[in-house]
Amino acid sequence: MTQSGCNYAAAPDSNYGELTNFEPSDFLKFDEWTEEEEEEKSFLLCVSPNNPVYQAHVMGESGGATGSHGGPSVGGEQKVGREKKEVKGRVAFKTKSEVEILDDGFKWRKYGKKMVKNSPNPRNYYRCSVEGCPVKKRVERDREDLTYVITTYEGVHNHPCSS
DNA sequence: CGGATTTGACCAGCGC
DNA sequence: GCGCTGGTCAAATCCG
Repeated sequence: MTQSGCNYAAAPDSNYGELTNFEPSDFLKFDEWTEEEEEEKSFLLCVSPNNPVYQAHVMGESGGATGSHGGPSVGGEQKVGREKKEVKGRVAFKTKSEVEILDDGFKWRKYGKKMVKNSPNPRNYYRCSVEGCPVKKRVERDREDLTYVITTYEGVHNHPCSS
């Protein structure tokens, strides 16, 4: 597949310990998420022996967002309530990482930074730097555990991995 | 010098 | 209608 090797939150080097590429089969459904109290959402928890710290939060029918999480049947229940603004291909990862810039195989250009209400940490906004690619991502630190970074991808890449 | 980042301003949506 | 909040724009600045 085109996205192979372009896993979200995949880490290229030792910055993130042994975090490396992972497969859809590394995820199990996980439904605890303390950040979003008002909504019931589905999560994927990476259970790979190598990557015990990944959590992925699927907020839409993100068909091609990652091209990787097609396995588990998630993303169904949260459609109710937010349907009007539901964005296809939105996936959030909660990643244990020292740094916020996770090399996922795509090239990103920062276009904004904002302090958000429920977090002491700023949220950063990135856009895929490939012309015509509509994918955006938001990156912010976990409010309660600064060792985690929450990365939200929105959209589907219309090009192969740029790295 | 060109591309990426920074940062304040601006805008739209939502709740009161 | 107004204020708050999140998201984006764009000019200035930085860096390779």
